[in-house]
Amino acid sequence: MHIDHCMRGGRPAIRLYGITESGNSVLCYVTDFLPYIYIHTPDGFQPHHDAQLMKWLEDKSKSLVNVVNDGQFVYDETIYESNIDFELRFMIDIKILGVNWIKLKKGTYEEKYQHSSRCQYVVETSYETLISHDFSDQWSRTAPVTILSFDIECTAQPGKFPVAQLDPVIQIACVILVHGETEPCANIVLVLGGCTGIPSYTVRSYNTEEELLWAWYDLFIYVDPDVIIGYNIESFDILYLVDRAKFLFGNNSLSKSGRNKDEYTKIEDNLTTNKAYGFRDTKRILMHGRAVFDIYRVIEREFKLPSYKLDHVSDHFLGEKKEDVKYSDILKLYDGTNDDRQRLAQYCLKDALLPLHLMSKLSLLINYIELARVTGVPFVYLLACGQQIRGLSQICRTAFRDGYLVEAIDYQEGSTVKPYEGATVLDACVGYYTVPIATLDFSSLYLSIMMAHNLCYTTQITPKRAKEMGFAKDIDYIETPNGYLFVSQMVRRGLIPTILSELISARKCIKAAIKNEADPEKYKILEGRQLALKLSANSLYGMTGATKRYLLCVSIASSITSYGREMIQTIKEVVEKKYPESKVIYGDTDSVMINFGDIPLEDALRIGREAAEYTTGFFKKLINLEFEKMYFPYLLTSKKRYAGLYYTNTQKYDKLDVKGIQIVRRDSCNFIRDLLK
DNA sequence: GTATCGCCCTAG
DNA sequence: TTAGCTAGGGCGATAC
Repeated sequence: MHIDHCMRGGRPAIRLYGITESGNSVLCYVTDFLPYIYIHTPDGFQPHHDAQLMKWLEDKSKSLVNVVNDGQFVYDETIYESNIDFELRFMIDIKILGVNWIKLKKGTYEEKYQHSSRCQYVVETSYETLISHDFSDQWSRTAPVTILSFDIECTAQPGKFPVAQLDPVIQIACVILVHGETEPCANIVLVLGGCTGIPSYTVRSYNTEEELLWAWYDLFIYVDPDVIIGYNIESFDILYLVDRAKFLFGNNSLSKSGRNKDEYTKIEDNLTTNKAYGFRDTKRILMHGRAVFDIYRVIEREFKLPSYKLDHVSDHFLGEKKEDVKYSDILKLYDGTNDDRQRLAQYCLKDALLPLHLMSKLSLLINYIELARVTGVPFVYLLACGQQIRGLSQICRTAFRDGYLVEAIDYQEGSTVKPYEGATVLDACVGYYTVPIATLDFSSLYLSIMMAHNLCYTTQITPKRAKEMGFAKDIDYIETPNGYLFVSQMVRRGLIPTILSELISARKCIKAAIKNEADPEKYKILEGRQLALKLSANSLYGMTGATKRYLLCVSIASSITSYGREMIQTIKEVVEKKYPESKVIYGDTDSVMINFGDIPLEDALRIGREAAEYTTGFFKKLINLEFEKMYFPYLLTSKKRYAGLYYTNTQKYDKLDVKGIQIVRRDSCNFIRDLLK
């Protein structure tokens, strides 16, 4: 038996491992946090049958716990730091990535940089730290992550009773995955009560809820997870654990499940009304050093599905169903035979496994870690906060690098901003078309407008100032279709165009690298990274028009849309002039649908490509019109509502493309969808 | 009976 | 203590 020192859950711990005389391998930890120890036996052996081992552990742990409790282990910052062996912890720990600007302190900056009295966003700790931080390799590090997936089954329905009065008969299934660690670690199921008859899992039994709760916190020491996942755990499971601990043990005695032993796990109300994600009444769990990553929240955000029940979601993505156990049967099974309890354990286990499978199948964790790296916000912000913080983070990062200060806009409750004009939707020539309909699209229209015309917070100029500077129109500055002035690149390159071109070129590099990547794991990471770069580039336009908080700039947003409106009209005119028999039958924002008449698909394909190339010539550099697809036949029922067979070649259609019609809407019943289809 | 508004959910 | 944008169709509730 070997003994050494290590860190678990950010705390000093003693680790015991080895093979006992009776041939069982064992691994356990003792910390200052809990007097319990954890035993791992890889072959499913039940340690309490090994009297010799148990006695040895009992003696040993008593003396060890005393050692720990006597304070011979001092919490040592350097051990904690050196134990940080992977990137995610940096992401979780706000302090390290230098995004403390979110904690704003007014005035500090003015002392140093008196010329800018308008600046309010200040790096609280150290500006020098932030600007000297090397971001150059920020997108290239990889590291292992420890994940804990869990689920609780409870015999009482949540919501029916106050949580503290729930029937204490619960089961916790914990499936533990450890990547990149050397300790042997398998699946663990904890089941309350005398369920030792379940042979296929490593099972520990607990006679009281109190013991079980201790064991739960013990698990945090044993697994020391970076990420805690589950399905809708934020709205029930974690709250349950914390609330029950409060009820049973008083105050917050057990809520120190984070990595910093001096920080309690906090639960905040997270009531948001958000246009993008709708109304939500959730709790936000702040566990120091660990990220709560609720798969339900992710799926709900990323995918449009008719139902978000775990059963449906896992069937949809994995082709797997839940074990079918009714709520009302749980207690019966629990009180039943060994076989019954085994069924219950399997049900629990499945519910903990499915989120893990979903996460890996959809690359959710990888994609979100990449997004955190690209945008520079802490990992937990991605689920807890909206899109603005990501854009703001990118702007601040580049701004500090390039020597700008970011201005704050005071947000007044109830203040209304006049909405600005958006995109043009061309009138739809409603009908059923049995001829090929070609579609021309601008690729990322709003981004290319911002780059091509150098639109940015840092480049707008008043007519008065332009005159004072002796600037010449169309050389030193341009006037947008709705009358705002922006200086040209020669005068000053805008911050947003800089960010955009950096993101786009980074994405190009990664897309090139993906082609040569043979390792499937690395492939997934690169894929997630390029997706993150695309997403974060696309969110910058929304920032400029966001009427609530941070960096509203209607002049930029409305200039972008005004250019867009002008451009869609230009395409329509150019195409109809160049091809007199053609007619633009519909168009929305950045696309036009063209009827070239009754010609074969090959001809439509050729003419479409030609038209895209020809029309692109009418626009500034960086703006590309693409010929992507044809519809044949095409059914246009109104603005934003159409369907058609989608062709990208002349042989076979790719899919049936349906937009806006009841078939794709989730507020009608299945019968209507099926019938219309 | 008609106009208007709020709500939902989509297109881009 | 927190929230990307506008355009648009369709439907039920309400006002007149």
